[in-house]
Amino acid sequence: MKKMPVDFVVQQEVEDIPDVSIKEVARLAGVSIATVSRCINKPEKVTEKTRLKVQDAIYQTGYSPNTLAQSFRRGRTNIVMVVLPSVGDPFFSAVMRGIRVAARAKGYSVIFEDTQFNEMTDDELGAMLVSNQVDGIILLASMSPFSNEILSAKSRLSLPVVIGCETVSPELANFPSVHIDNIGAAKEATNYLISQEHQRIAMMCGQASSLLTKDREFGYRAAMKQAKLPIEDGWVIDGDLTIAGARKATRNLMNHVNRPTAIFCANDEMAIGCIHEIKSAGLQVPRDISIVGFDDIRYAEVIDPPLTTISQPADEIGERAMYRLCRRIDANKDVSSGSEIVPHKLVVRQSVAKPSS
Amino acid sequence: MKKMPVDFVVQQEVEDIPDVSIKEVARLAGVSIATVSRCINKPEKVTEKTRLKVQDAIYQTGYSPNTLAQSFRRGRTNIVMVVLPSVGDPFFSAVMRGIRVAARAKGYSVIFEDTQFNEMTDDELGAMLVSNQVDGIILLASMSPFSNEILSAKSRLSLPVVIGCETVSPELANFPSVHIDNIGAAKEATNYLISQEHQRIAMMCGQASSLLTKDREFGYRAAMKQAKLPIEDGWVIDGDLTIAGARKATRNLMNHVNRPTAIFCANDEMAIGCIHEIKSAGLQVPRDISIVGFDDIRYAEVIDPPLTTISQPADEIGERAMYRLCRRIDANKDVSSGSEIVPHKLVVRQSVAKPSS
DNA sequence: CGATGGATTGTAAACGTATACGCTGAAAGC
DNA sequence: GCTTTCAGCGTATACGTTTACAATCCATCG
Repeated sequence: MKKMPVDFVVQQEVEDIPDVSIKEVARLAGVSIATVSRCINKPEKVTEKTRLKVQDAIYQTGYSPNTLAQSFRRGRTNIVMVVLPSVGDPFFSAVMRGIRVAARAKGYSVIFEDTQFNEMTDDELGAMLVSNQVDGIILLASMSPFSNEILSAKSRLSLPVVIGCETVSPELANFPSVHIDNIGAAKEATNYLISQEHQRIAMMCGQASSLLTKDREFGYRAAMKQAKLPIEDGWVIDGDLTIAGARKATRNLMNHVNRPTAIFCANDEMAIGCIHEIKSAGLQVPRDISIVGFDDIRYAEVIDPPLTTISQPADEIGERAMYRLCRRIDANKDVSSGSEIVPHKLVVRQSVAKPSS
Repeated sequence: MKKMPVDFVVQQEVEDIPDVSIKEVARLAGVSIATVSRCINKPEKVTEKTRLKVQDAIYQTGYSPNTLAQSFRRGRTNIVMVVLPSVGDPFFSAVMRGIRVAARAKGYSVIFEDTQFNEMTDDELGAMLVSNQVDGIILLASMSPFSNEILSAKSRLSLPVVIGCETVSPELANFPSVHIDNIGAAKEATNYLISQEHQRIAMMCGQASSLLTKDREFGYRAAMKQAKLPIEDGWVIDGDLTIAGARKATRNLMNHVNRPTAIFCANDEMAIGCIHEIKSAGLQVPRDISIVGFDDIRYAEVIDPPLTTISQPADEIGERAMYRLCRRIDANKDVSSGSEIVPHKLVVRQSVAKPSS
């Protein structure tokens, strides 16, 4: 950046962005601060002439409004928070991407809080709800029954919340939410295995507390029952929703006295763990054991064998949840409660075959 | 929630969290608002007795400080922003995890902005730097040369920034940053291939603008030169850092008149794409083409074949970057600029073999 | 007992913005 | 030319907190 003769120097030096407030702009433009504020927020309320003066002054000073003061004054931060189990899970990061797209379009920033597959502690949730650091919350992570209580009690008067991906517990049934038909999808997956002549079908879930997979388990059980197939003790197993957890669970499943010929995994992450563990044990997928996943993360099709799974429109879920939240924030009224169901799809690849035995 | 006889009703009803401010608490405790504020922020400055009174009042009213007002007054939001190419990339989400851990420990929230592997626009960066919505920035994403200019000019007076993962361009050399020795690591990876008797080694990079992979390319070239191996036109190819991009690039590489026997990929995501594309073409990894990745994301070892790659301590990078940023924020001085190098490691799995031809 | 001083508390200003309200002036209607 | 009207603008206040400074209190000491 070259030094220039002083008469050529523009007022707007990049260097000095000190503490220029609306007051300085007003002074320079020879108007009141109210007018400056109006120029920025309601330009139609101000004469062309003054607007130009003010714009000029803004440019000269390099003024930009103090976001903190604005937030404070308006009682709005234009930040939303999303609570999710893990940023690392490709499914959730896809949902996040959708959220971001919508958020950006609507002028929101997004804070996130990952619970690392644990429940969010009630304190945290409570603190979140009451501190007005955010304008709304998208809940992608499971909550303890107690938080539900907090939520339904407090949020009546406080923060807008929309629930994504999760099944909601009965108390929250009338919360706005967007998700696929988890029960139906799980049934579909299970039925597909049944249609491939499997009879000994196990299911790998999340932690017992995980609402996320409760419905999927429910759908699985329903399909099995409908087909009059038994579910042996130990076939419904906790894989922790992670690769590592799944590997451990898979070992148990493979050692089961009545080894299943197929495993339905509540997410792809676990399905990948399953496959890897099975292969490590010297068996083959799908020849020896068939696998069905859930989510259709982008690794599902590059894994070996490519994974048959339930595809969820993750981006869309995120986007819709965000837009819905926006509507809630804008109209302070309780508009449109209840679930919004987005479509899922069974995508058949090569991790399922008819059982050999 | 049942109605109860009025004499049993506790003051602290969950229902009414209306607008109780510090004033209300002060009134109830019979002290001034200054004292209430002190009780919260500097309890040692206040008598045991009054502190108890105030605590009681706080409990009674269910008061919690208005974060917005605090932020406004203090000029601090306790929010940091991290700019990264993509939340979806497991490597970056691992870095994020590290950042979150440190942030949580230090009482910060984190906003993120993903550039979808594009450069952040200068406007966005500028806006970010000037709006005081965040206390500091961790840059994980590449910037255009012009943003560098903005950055070095503005940040002198404004926001603390630390750079993670990326190589920094010369102008920013004295910015605090934490990353591995990218050049060294890339050399190591390339040398490993050379030690396995490969001579025709290609490299898949990010977009030309991507600083992220510049150093890796540099290391690769250096190693090739040192071994006196030629780099044919078309061997250094843009794989976009994504699976899809890598697949396309791999097709080009396989059709190359002088087909490489090994490909060094600047990240694992691309390596996975490579492997998948090669297998789709009916060839085998590593028999026909060897692959080395970069990052050691958690899918690297479950892919088939398990991927030989450079392991980066992603969590640690995130944590350190965050702690460093905190130090910068707290001490407003320019403490400790310059790079902080964390160790990397070549982890050998099964995606490399000696070339058959 | 009065003075001194340190600890504790209260008073009041400030942070930067948005906006209700009132004032001014000009255009429009008579 | 007078009144009416209303757009355009300024004045002043409020938002909830923190904090410099002043005021008060109490204990200790001379």
